[in-house]
Parts: sequence; structure tokens; C-alpha cells
Amino acid sequence: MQYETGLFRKFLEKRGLRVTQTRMQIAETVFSTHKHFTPDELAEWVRKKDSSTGRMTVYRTLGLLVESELVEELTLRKGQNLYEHVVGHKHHHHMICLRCGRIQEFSNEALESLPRQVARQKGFTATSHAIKIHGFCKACSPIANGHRGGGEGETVGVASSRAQVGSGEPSET
Amino acid sequence: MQYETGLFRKFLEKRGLRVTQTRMQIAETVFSTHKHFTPDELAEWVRKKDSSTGRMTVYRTLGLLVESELVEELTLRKGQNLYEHVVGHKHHHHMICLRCGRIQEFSNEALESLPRQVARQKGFTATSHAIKIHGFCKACSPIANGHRGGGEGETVGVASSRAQVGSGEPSET
DNA sequence: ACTGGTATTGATACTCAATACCGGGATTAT
DNA sequence: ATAATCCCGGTATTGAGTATCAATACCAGT
Repeated sequence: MQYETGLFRKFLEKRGLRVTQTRMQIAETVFSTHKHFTPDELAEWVRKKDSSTGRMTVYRTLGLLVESELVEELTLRKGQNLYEHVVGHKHHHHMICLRCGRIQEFSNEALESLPRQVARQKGFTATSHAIKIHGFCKACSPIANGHRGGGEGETVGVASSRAQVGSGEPSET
Repeated sequence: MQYETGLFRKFLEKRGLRVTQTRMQIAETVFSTHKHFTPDELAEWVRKKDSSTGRMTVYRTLGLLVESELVEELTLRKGQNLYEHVVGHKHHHHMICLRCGRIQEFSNEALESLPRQVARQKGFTATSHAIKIHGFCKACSPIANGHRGGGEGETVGVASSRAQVGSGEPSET
């Protein structure tokens, strides 16, 4: 984590931005967890250390972290963005369970190179890519299959309840 | 298009929902274009035929169209969802230009099967997947490369202006 | 140290997509 | 016809994200 904050410091300096305590504290908080989080969750965590930190500053610093490419923005849900810190991680993608809402990560060699190749064939220079798989996780698959009888137009009644997956403090890996 | 609206009608009947003129008119409008659209854009198009149609109904019918799997919801942008009708199309994915905002489609055989396989290996039953590639389109690549000098921390100043890509009537393919 | 200028911060107000609610109207079954 | 639903559309509400702006913190040069 020392390492990640160091990178962020370097990024700020290179951009001629000030390395303030508030910014570093937000960055530390981000790097102290490997969970996905919303801006407001992050704000809450930060405020446990320094209750005076404003929501705006969290949003702004999060923007800087994304620009520095130390943090990635995930558009997995509808009305809300999730973020995750990506330094020191293997690049990965996400599977979202339609029933319990759990988000699971996975990575695969071929899935890293292929999209870029395909893009290049079309004259498109890829800088990043994201793969999102919807379906049913291990635990929910049997249940979901039980409900779905044959397979005609029966794609109903799923995807409503959302599981609550952790919400307290940020946790180490 | 006759075909697609027929499928929607069947879906409604199977669900015990009424096949109302309003719903069919919204569906027709959706199937009359292959563009991406926001719910409000759709509402505007629909109101050109029947100015009394309410925004709420458009949202609701759009929800039904998604459930029937005739229309897909894309979470490409932040604050706003895009939709596109997918029946009779080859399944495809999207490349989003960071400079001009243009959205380009592509498809690839391997990219269809691979994600599902990988998911299955993890005990996850995939029902759908989406691949999103960010980068620079053919037109913007040279410009972007020109701006980006070497390649250290220089990932700045990009991704701000958004191109306006069509806005009038829905158009045939 | 002091001063002037700039960047940063955080409270408040605002925007806008999406949702909830509710009363009136249409459609079907009895 | 009448009752019971379902459907529709207007309005109000929610909530994430953004803009504004005055106050504050920081820095460089004197």
C-alpha cells in the first residue's frame, strides 16, 4: 500500500498538483481495501479518520485516482458507479449474479489479448477493455434452474432481490 | 419489423399482459431503428406518432422489452442508459472512443464462446455477456497519438468533449 | 517572518435520469 | 350492465453526480 500511495504522490507531482493530506488520506483508504465501493461508501470510510472531509473532495480525488490509472471505474450497476483499485492486481473482469447480486472476479489470458486484436483490425486503438458476464453464480444456479421450467419465453421473475455483501469497514484483501 | 413486434405480442400474451396500442406503438418505434437510444429519446420519437404517450409508459414498456430479451440495456455511459434492439442482429459488442464519444460495434466468434466457457469453469452459469472497449477510433487515433508525447504519466487532457451523433428521427438500419 | 497569488476544500444548491405514487380511464369477465 | 383488473399518464420524489463559490491552506519570493 505504501507502494500505491507512492505512485499516486508521483502522479500528483508530475501534474503539478499539491500533495495534500486530504488527498493522501483518501488514496490510502482506497488502497487499504480490495473491495468494490461507491463514492459515498468511500466518503464514509474516509470520514472515520477525518470527519471533516467533504463529499466533493472524495469525488474529485477519486477522479484523479482514475486518471492516474491506479483506480478503475466499473459501470456494473445502473444508477451508481463502482470503483476498485487495480494496482498490484492481475487484470480481471466481472461476473454478476442476477439472483443474489454478488460480483465475482475472473481472469483469462486469451480474453486479455483478443479484444485488443479485434479492435486493431477495425482501426481502433484500444486503451482498455472490460468484460461483464451476467448469469447465476455457483450457489444460485441450481435454484435458478429449478425455477425455469422449459425454455420458451420463461425469462421472468428473476433479478429483483439484491444481496447485501458487506458494508462496514474496508478490509484487507 | 413485423416479425419483431409479433414476438413482443407473443411475449405479452404469454405473460397475461394486455396487448395495447400504446405498447405496440412503443415496440414498433424501437424496432424501427437500429440506433442506440435513451428512454427519453424514445419517448420523443413515440410522441411524434401519438403525442399523448407518457414518459412513464415508455419506461415501463422498455422494461418489458428488456425482459422479453428483444431489447438490450447497455451501460456504456455514466448517468444514462442506452438501449438497442437486438433481434435479427448478430450479437455484437461496443468500442467507445474516448475523444469523440462515438460508439462502434464489432463482433467476433471467439469472443462469443470464450467468456461463457471461462464462466462455466468457475461454476457460473452465464446468460449473457458484454464487452466494452475504450480507446480511440480510426479518426481520432492519430490526433490522440500526436498529443500523447512519450508514454509516462501522460494520460491527461483526453476524454472531455463528447460528439453529438445524430438526434432527429429514428432511421432504418 | 510577511505578503500576494494560486490551489484546494467543503457547504450548499442544482441537474437530471429514474422511480414511486395515485387517481382516472379502458378492457375483460361475470 | 357491473365489478374487478389492468393500464396509463401526470406529478412528486429520490438520489447520484456536478457546479458554484467563499473560506482556507499552501507556496514562492521578498
